[in-house]
Amino acid sequence: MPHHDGAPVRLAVSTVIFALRPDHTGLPVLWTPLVRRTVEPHLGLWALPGGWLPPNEELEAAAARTLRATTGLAPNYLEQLYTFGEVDRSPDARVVSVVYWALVQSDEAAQATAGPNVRWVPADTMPGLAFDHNRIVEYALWRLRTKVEYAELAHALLGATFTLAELREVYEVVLQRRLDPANFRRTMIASGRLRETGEHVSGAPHRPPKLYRYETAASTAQTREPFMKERPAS
Amino acid sequence: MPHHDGAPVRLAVSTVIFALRPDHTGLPVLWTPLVRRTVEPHLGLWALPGGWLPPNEELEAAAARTLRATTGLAPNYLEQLYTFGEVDRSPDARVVSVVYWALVQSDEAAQATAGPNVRWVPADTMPGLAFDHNRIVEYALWRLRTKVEYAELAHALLGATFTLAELREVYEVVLQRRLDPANFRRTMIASGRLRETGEHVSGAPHRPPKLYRYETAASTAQTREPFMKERPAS
DNA sequence: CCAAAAGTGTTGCAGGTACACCCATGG
DNA sequence: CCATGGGTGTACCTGCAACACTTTTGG
Repeated sequence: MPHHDGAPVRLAVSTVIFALRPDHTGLPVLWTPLVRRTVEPHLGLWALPGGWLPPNEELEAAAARTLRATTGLAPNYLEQLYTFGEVDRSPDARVVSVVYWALVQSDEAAQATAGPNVRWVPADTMPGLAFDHNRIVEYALWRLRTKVEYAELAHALLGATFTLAELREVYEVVLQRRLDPANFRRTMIASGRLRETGEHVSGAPHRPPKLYRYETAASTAQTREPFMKERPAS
Repeated sequence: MPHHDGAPVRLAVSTVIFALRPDHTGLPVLWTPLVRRTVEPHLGLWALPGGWLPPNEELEAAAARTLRATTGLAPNYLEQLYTFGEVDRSPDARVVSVVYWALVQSDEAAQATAGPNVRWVPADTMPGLAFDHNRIVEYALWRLRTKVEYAELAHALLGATFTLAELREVYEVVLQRRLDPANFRRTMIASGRLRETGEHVSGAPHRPPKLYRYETAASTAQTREPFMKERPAS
């Protein structure tokens, strides 16, 4: 049991970042960027992007800054996740970490910065991370999957326009189950939050789907998201 | 705009405590205890119970301790609410507050400690509080009302045994609407989480209701957040 | 023409709501 | 025996799962 009676509590900010990218089979899965630690403790291990909280910076601004420093991207979605403060979560000092979670657009994420000290990994095959960061990622995934407002999540992970199949794919990845395309379509249209752009996607070998965008009006904020059941395997 | 470049960030823990107590008309409403500030800043104003985080104390333990110091009660339910860290939320220093929310049993709360520096107020008629504490209480109320697991809330606010009418009363206060007694009964029984004690309440001027207790849930644990620990021992 | 994805129609079931009605007790 | 809350029965209504079906394109 470490004793930190003399030293003050130090405050850090970290961020779990999610983006939708295809895995080796071409199917989209959730990826998250990690950074390699260049100082002790846990030198050389992979960890969540983050840093000490500067006295004059807002918590969320600090999270957005570390996110940009890592991925070069601006978050479409940024929300406080939880504050982790176990006495022994860091070996040397007492460190309390305010953790945020962020979503970035998939098309931008495709050309995200990477380097020897930055690495994107699928969220479900996370390596051993520094500190309690594995637990933090677990919790972020749990929050992502139990989040009620899926519409907002999908919006943040996709670009401005998308097909209903792409939107459904987001739901399927996050919820980890197949959804019936027919019922999904009706549910989404009925929510009133989608608008047709009038355009279609061509070039694909089948019937060209319509493109949609999200309604910008924030007037439909109280609608509850439906609970969808599994589609039987074909 | 305050500048805190030299001074370190300080970390505090506060708690919003809810209990069910009758108001002046006898109807149960949510009450919350406040403490009067005895030091600057905001000397003399009412505020949430809390204090600085000691380097060797867990966050949740610190919340439980301040709760006990204020009300003399042990929390039935204690959960992290949010971390508030705006640069200018405290006039002098940069203070980041990890805020918890707690529920205490109504029958214990009825004989809770009070004094010149402790005051219980109905949660919907909160006076002007120190710092950003009014906003914090607002947020705690929102979380209480949008919480999915009402069963756990009701369990925490009531004692070990209760009638279905008492349980319904909790739901009505939290949800802020009347519920059909007949349907409420069926829904609760169907949930499988209630057990009859075999006892009845007598003395009331009508048909004596049955007493129930909550199932000691071992099978209903999967909805719980992954890493959440059991509530602290008093 | 064929394969496959886009998109439509329809039915049945589950869960919730409304409300009529019987039961038990103190005054 | 009456008023009132405890407790049961039941019909209706809404929303979604299931799945059959039609439409539209590229090859």
